[in-house]
Amino acid sequence: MSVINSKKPKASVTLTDVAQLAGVSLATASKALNGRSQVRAETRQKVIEAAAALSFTPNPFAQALNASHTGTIGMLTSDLDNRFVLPVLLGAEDAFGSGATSVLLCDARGDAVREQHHLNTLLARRVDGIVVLGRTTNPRPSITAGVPVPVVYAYAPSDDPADTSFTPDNYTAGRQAIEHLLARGRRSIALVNGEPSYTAATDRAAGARDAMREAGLELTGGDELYGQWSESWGRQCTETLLASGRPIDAILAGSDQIARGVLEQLRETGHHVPAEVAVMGFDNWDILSATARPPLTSIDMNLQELGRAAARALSDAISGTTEPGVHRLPVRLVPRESTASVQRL
Amino acid sequence: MSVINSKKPKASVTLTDVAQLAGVSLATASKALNGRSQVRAETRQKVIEAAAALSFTPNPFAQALNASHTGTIGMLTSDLDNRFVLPVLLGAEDAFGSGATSVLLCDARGDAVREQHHLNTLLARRVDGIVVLGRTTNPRPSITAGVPVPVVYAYAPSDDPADTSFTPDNYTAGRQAIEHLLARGRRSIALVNGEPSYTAATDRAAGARDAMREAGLELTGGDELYGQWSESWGRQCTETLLASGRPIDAILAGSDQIARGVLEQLRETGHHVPAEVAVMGFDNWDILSATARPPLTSIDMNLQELGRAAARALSDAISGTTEPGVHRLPVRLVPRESTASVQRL
DNA sequence: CTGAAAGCGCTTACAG
DNA sequence: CTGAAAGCGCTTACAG
Repeated sequence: MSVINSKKPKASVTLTDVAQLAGVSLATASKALNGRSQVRAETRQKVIEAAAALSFTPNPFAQALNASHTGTIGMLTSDLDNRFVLPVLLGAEDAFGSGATSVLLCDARGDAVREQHHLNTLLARRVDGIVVLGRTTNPRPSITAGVPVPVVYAYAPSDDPADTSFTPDNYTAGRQAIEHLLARGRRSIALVNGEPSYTAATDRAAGARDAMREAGLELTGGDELYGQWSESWGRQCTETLLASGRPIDAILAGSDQIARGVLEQLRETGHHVPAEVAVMGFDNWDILSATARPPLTSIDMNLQELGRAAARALSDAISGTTEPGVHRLPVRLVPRESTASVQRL
Repeated sequence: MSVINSKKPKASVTLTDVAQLAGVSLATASKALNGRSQVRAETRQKVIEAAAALSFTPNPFAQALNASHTGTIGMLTSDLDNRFVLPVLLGAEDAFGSGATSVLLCDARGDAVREQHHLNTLLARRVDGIVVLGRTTNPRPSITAGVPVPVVYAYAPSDDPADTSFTPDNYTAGRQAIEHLLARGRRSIALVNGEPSYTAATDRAAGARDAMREAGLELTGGDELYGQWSESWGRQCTETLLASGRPIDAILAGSDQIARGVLEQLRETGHHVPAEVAVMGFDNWDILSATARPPLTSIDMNLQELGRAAARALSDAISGTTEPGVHRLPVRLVPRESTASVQRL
């Protein structure tokens, strides 16, 4: 039985200790551990063993004092309490965390003053770069001016086209949704959209409208059926559409949440999905889409991949190569039962 | 029109620059800025002004080299992609971020190897302390042994009672739920619970059972109606309960998600909520509870406050005072229409 | 009250 | 290939 404190982590071991144990100078120990070429193989081996024996961990602060970078980046979020932010954050953390970069997290809670404060903190900590994570896909103010390190914007693009931004391709998402419904044989399609102040809503509407036009069709009810991002708006608008008496064989909802309302209203008024009306949403928020009745076809915004792409771009920018502009990342259709092909009766 | 690069953030300004501009020595400049007492007021003022004029920011790495702590803590999450983790993280970030402490974020993605790797990274970066954030309220393995800095566990308590842990008080949550229903005049109450492998489920069941017994009652169907954390389980179990023919005037669901299924089943079988059957859930996940039909009474687990408490405890531990043990934090009942008082017909 | 000097733990020209 | 020395930017006894 060994005592728990067999290795006392008291005063941390220093490179000097390693050099001493290996019987070389401080300088040589440093070179050996850092893979410098001017070290004999045996010497290097001795040093490495000594370091291992002492569980040596170089003091990152001493290292940073000599290095041009710190192996640290800042993640500046506008609103952590937002379900769209989480996957992006996760993707970015994953991309950085698997390398040698650590992530400093700051949440501004939607407050510009706090954002500025956190920005200063990050800069004071000498981060190598910053990911700015917005809460919607609407363009947001650039913070790049005056910041001495690379900045990449994720989810919400910067309003300055000279910045590097990553955002989901909502326009194409709208197109893809319509193309999917058309491929399933639907022709009378309504778009029950979310709030018009969101570019996510307007971009998707534009894509949907264009895809319909190319097929020589128009959206039933037009492309201006804006409301709230809520189930109740989905129910209400569906009710109105049905009452209008116009034929409808598909409803594209602006979000999964709206789609849930659409589905409920259809079920409660005796309309079968998908036989009579196909329904689909956006976001592929599985808690809503996968458990809907029937399970809901949706467009996944690939947010985790977006976070990863932003992280990679920041890494590239830190090492010198940037591709400025707004990068609209591909989305992915996830077909489920709510738009399944059926033998029309 | 001023040029954008009016202040070039090239080589960062150093304390030596400040001292020079103020016309004092390096040592004096340091003391003046750090509020040391042995500095004449005028001198201090001069230095402060010089620092401001140059926008001086002390290099934290040089500071850390002399200090015993780094103003940095590690947040080690098991699974960022978890809706329960987010509020805890947010609360903790808020508590630290408003002070002088920065948060280093690491996500283990449910992998023990990755967790160990990240732990080493955090230690190598000389964090002053660590918050371990679990994905369920089930006890998790302690990592405290061998870690030279304080560790606090949030959401998932450590399995070592000598550690300091914060977790929601699920037992009391169960009691409170029942007491609320009893106060609303309900007597025949069923508990449609989640998965029995979760202490969140079993603890709530224990609290509910005890509260019923104290009122001389038993849960309809017993306290073992375990299933999945899903809407479909809520529907299915409700169907069974109704079919059993036993009188039921309230259903307590193990989560809001289950409660949604319960509500749907009741509505579709023509049972009025709350007039005929009251329904409530746990978690107060607003996307589910507030938008339910009718809006769902639920127990909020106060996760954000839990995160804050954990952060405070870690700060205290870093400055020397700890209160070991599992701290079960209070929860909060949020009454909505689904358990409203009604004139029983 | 002020400043010269040593030191925190490392890296990197520069000699040898 | 190896090591003595200077330096990264700060802080802190220690003299004055």
